Amino acid sequence: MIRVLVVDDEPLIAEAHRAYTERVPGFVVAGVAHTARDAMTLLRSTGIDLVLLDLNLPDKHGLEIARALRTAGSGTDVLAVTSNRDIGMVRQAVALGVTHYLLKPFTFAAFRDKLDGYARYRKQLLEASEVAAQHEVDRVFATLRGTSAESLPKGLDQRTFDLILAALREAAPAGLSAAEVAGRTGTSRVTARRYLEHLAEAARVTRSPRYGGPGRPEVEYRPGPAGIGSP
Amino acid sequence: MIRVLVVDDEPLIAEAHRAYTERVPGFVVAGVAHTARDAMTLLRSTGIDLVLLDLNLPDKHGLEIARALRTAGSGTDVLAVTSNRDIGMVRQAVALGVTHYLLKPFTFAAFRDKLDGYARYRKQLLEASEVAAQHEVDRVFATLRGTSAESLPKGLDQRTFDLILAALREAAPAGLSAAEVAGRTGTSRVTARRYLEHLAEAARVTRSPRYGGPGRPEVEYRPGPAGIGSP
DNA sequence: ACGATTTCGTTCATTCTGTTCACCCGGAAG
DNA sequence: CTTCCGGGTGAACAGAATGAACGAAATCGT
Repeated sequence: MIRVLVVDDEPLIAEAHRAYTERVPGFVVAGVAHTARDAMTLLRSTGIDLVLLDLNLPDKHGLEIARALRTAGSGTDVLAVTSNRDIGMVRQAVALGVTHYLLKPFTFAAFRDKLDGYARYRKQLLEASEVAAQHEVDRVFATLRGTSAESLPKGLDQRTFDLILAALREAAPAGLSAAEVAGRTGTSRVTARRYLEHLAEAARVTRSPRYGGPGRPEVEYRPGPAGIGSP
Repeated sequence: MIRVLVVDDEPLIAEAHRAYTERVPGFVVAGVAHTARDAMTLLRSTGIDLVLLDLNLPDKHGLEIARALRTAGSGTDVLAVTSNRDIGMVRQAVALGVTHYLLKPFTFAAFRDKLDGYARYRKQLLEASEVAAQHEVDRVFATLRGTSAESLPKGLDQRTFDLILAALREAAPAGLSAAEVAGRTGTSRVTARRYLEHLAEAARVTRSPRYGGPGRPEVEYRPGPAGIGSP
């Protein structure tokens, strides 16, 4: 469970955020604060993994909380929530290690995507203790900055997507090659591969070569670092 | 021009990084430091956009510099350069707003990719003053996904390459023969050898004969003197 | 010195990948 | 009704990556 602190000056909004968070599997709200002062107190006393941080607070700017966390050497991550559209704010947030940034107003789908993205990022960090190659670091960053899984890119169909994902989940924990997925779904290998590559790009499946027989090795796709996401 | 400060305790490495940076269009080296102390001084006195920060410094840990920058509210960005493979380090770096992370040793191609990625990110922030929609914020974050296109010669696969390298690192400081690497990775001896020879060619592993039993001696490969910025 | 032994280093058939391009289908415009 | 367009799919293809097989090379034991 990822422990979340909700910070927003307006009680109604804070409550909405709390409800949203509880609806996302794997997350639990550990506290709610309406001022920077209260937030800091709660952050010191409780073990918080993620702060849902409204940047517009009555007593202090939200980023000041982020800065204080960094100064203190805390490992707590920050998801910034703001209606401020100044791009300089985005820049400052990035520099302060804010990993996700959500503009108000937002839908539950957008909110869940951000939380899921954070969960995937976190899972990667917890599952491995060391990185062997640069491309593994790149994958962590890709997960972190990756676009939401909400809308599929052009050329991909939601129904086919669900079909491919279902085939892969059914075979778990074994992996499948593109050709095998094609055989199980009735699609062509090319199409299966198209969707599998998309999943790999989104860090939702992992790719590894499958050696053994003669000839070029197959690429094996298996349900990846996270099982979180759309069903 | 993006003004860069190069920080590395080893003068030779620092010089190499300086030369690399100068080779990338749009970037200029504004200073070189060999200690955290010098780095902090230069950061205070000169207008620096990006710090090429080695995390392993004699007087302080590199991330302490990043932390100090954040505490001071500086807008200077950080590209971490380290041979440390602990994933916790990646996490801390991310939390401190480190936007790019490069593992030593690296080639010029990988290095240039990271700088180019940073330049793109920066351009987005400078060109727009406001963001209208969430997806624009997402795009800014997406730009931060550095995908190093470290190009291997034809006939070699990146994933297999990582696998072989990981096996070799795991056995360190002991060396391995081609057949042993094959056994540990699931590949054939021929394939293992192909990649090991590539590594030897790139001076990233050393080859030495292993005598003892009857028959032709085995060739032992061991992680060796690396290119730019070995531990 | 010479055969026995074991690995090396190379060649080449094999199998899968990754990409291109034509097709098909459904909807919008004429 | 026909034509056009644009997204989604798969057949075909060039070639990329692997491993089996084999002669050559290097060491050890006698």
